[in-house]
Amino acid sequence: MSQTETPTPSNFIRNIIQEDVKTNKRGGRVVTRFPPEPNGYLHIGHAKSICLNFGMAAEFGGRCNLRFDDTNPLKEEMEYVESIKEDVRWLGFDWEDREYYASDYFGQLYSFAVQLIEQGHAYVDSLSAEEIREYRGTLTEPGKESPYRNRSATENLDLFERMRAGEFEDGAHVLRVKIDMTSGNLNLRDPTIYRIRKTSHDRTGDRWVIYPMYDYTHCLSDSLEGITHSLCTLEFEDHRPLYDWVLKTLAVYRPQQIEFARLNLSFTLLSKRKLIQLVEGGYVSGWDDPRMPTIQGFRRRGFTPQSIRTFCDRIGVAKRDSIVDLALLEHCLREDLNKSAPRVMGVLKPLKVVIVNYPEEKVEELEAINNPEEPAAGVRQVPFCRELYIERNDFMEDPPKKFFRLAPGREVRLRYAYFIRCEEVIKDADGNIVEVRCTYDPTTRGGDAPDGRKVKATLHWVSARHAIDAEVRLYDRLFNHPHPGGGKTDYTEHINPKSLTVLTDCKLEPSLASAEPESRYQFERLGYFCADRWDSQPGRPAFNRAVTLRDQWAKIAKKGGS
RNA sequence: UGGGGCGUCGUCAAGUGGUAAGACACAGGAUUUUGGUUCCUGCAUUCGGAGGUUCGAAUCCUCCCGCCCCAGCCA
Repeated sequence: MSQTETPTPSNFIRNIIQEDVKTNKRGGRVVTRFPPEPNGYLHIGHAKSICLNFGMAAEFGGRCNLRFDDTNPLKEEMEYVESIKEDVRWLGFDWEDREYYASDYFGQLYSFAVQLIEQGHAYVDSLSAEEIREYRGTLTEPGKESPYRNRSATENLDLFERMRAGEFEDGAHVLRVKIDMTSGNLNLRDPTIYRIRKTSHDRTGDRWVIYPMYDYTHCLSDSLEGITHSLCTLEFEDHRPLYDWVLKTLAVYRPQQIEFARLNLSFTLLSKRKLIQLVEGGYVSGWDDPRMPTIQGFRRRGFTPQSIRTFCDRIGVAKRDSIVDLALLEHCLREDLNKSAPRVMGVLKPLKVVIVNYPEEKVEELEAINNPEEPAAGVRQVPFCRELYIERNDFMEDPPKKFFRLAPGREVRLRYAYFIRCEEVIKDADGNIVEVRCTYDPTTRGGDAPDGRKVKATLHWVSARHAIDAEVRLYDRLFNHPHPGGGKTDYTEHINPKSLTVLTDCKLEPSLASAEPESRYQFERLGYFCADRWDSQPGRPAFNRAVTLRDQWAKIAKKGGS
């Protein structure tokens, strides 16, 4: 898994862990965890966390647990547990037998709560949710203590036990921890740690009607699992004092929480809420739409696990808010696929070419290299005959200066085949070009002229008689603004209306008839394409464009054109 | 007016008192049967700003400015 290209820069978390290992802190162990809440699909931001947590563990010979943070039965579903596991595995990580659930700790968590009550550190509050909010104060004003704050331990124990027994309705009481209602950190103003929710839980069924909350559950789960470094995102920085307080008060093992900045990507939205809106609003076809920044979306689009891992290594880990350029992700994909993807020829927007001096019935098998970056990939035979298809935009009747593809009177090379010269342009009644007639030079078979003459362009092509038909989906970025929803604009106004173009009339070389779902190819001169995971069938493939090749001509054309 | 963070190239990001790594992007050039790949070259006298300490500061001190997060019985 170690690609050597670029040495990955160090980061503050690695430095901390390195130092801890060196000084034998916590026995020199390294145990991390990836703790998703099973209430949605994983996206590229989660991939950053996954790579970090599993990566640090692997680097220091430690372990990384997969732990589902399933403390809110109202929002969580098993469907998500399965997709999360699939995604983490697909990314290339293995949690072995360490698949944990916060709900597995409910019994222990309850005992710890009883202990807190007995110590006088927790109390049952009977204020309503709204009252609790009022008592909490504001950002600039201190809160005030609940009238129930000084109930006796005995009374609290009794009430808490009855909460658990189901004697009260949702919202009647909560269990809070007694810290400081005047703290400048609102998380310390007697945070709630248990609430009543008469809802059955996917894993614990109806065993519980009270459920522990994040701040209380997460730190204790980390402690129970012997986590050494609990890595989370910046918004939890304010929660760290509470994390530490709970563990210290209970006198249990204390992991170290370290916060890092979450990933933001240009031209992309990564908030769970907005992603849901894109799906529910019908802007995309689902969570695995190839335009979605979900792991499922990238997978379907044709991204490799390796490219995503490389990306996560290169973006680094730091504490400052930042927006990574989408171009970097695309670069990582190209870099990976350039090395590994077999080359094939496919014509997306066909223009018929007739080689007038080529025999009607003749068919030749021409040798083509499968991957110039990987000699071991070998060669294949591609059929050639009198009628071919080339890309519509590889021909121009009246070409601008820097266009050096096919044009009237001009000679170009057909890749691995022959030099051809355009002799005539055939148009329909409306003046549309429907066919180009060319002559070929038989001495240029394979693509080189014995007389040494050069040609400025090499075109991809496909034999009309042998081509297979295919659907190809051209994907572009979902948003046409680097910061969708930035400023006062609603993000839906930044949706790129041209993010998907479906081409149904594509002609591909025959070898592609047997393309396996999820197999990736470079369509020469066009980009990297992936046989759709669900829609592609033998003999009738459907390809998704993962990313285009870098395109000098596109830049030149853009400059000149506008 | 509270608490917690963060400000180094267009975008990420190393750097932790010894004189600004690297990547992407961008711009040139070379090679090329993919206008792909590869290969060269260029791209922060300067680290949010102003003072100060020091032989020496992005790194230490002071003040100022800007940005992000926090008032769920969500995570």
